[in-house]
Amino acid sequence: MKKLYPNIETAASILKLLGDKTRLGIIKVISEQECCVCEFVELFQMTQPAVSQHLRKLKDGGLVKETRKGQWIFYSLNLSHPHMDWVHAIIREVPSQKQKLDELETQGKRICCD
Amino acid sequence: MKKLYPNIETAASILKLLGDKTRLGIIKVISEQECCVCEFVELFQMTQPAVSQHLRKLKDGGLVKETRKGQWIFYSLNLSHPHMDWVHAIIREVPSQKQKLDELETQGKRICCD
DNA sequence: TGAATAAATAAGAATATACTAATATAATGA
DNA sequence: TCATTATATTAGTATATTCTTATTTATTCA
Repeated sequence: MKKLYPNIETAASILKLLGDKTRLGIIKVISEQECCVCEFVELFQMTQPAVSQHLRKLKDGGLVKETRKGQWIFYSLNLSHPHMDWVHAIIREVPSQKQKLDELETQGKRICCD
Repeated sequence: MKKLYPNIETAASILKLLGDKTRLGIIKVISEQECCVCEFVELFQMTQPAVSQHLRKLKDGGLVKETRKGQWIFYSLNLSHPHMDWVHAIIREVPSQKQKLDELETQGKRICCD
């Protein structure tokens, strides 16, 4: 299986998307567990439109995908992105955000659709 | 030897520096061969001040260091940067820019101080 | 020393980015 | 159906970014 490398413009555009602490946080979080918008709002203490706008950038860049579950929209990594292996290699070294998700859970603020 | 991981803010700030095609190009190029400013000007077809300003950002972020050799200032990766391993892992997947350096060489536009 | 070359810096302008506030859309459930 | 909740979108604003042009600083060499 041939591995696809990003050209330099594509690589820069992906790094630009990741080069914002909110978006990097979102990507790291959903690499560990899919989440919905209101969870990001809690997690990053930002307004809902601000979060939504970051998510749209990530979606426009093809890094994330969304799945509606009832009234919530869950975001997850788009594993079909041609350079997702590279993205994974990058975020692997970024500290886990699981602890923050656990805190949400403790506060009863996690959304569960099972 | 303990490996140092960037916290998420630091990681985002490094990715932001890399998330520009000129700066990513500079970093990739000097990961293969140190270069001076006038070579970047040729390589990226940009004005000298524009290149200089990108280099300053990279230097302020600690990613590159400079060495004066006569009238030229050569830039190279700052191998002492605490997260240089991570940076290397990122740029490893970015296509080599050696060919472009070779073209410069052919045009007699490479600077050599040996 | 003075001309030429290399690079940095500063000031200003155009554009991009990341917010806020207000509003629209979509789904749920009484 | 209507109130509620979740999310997206829009318009506007403040700030950041990336250039350009002009100038300054540093080095070389005749």
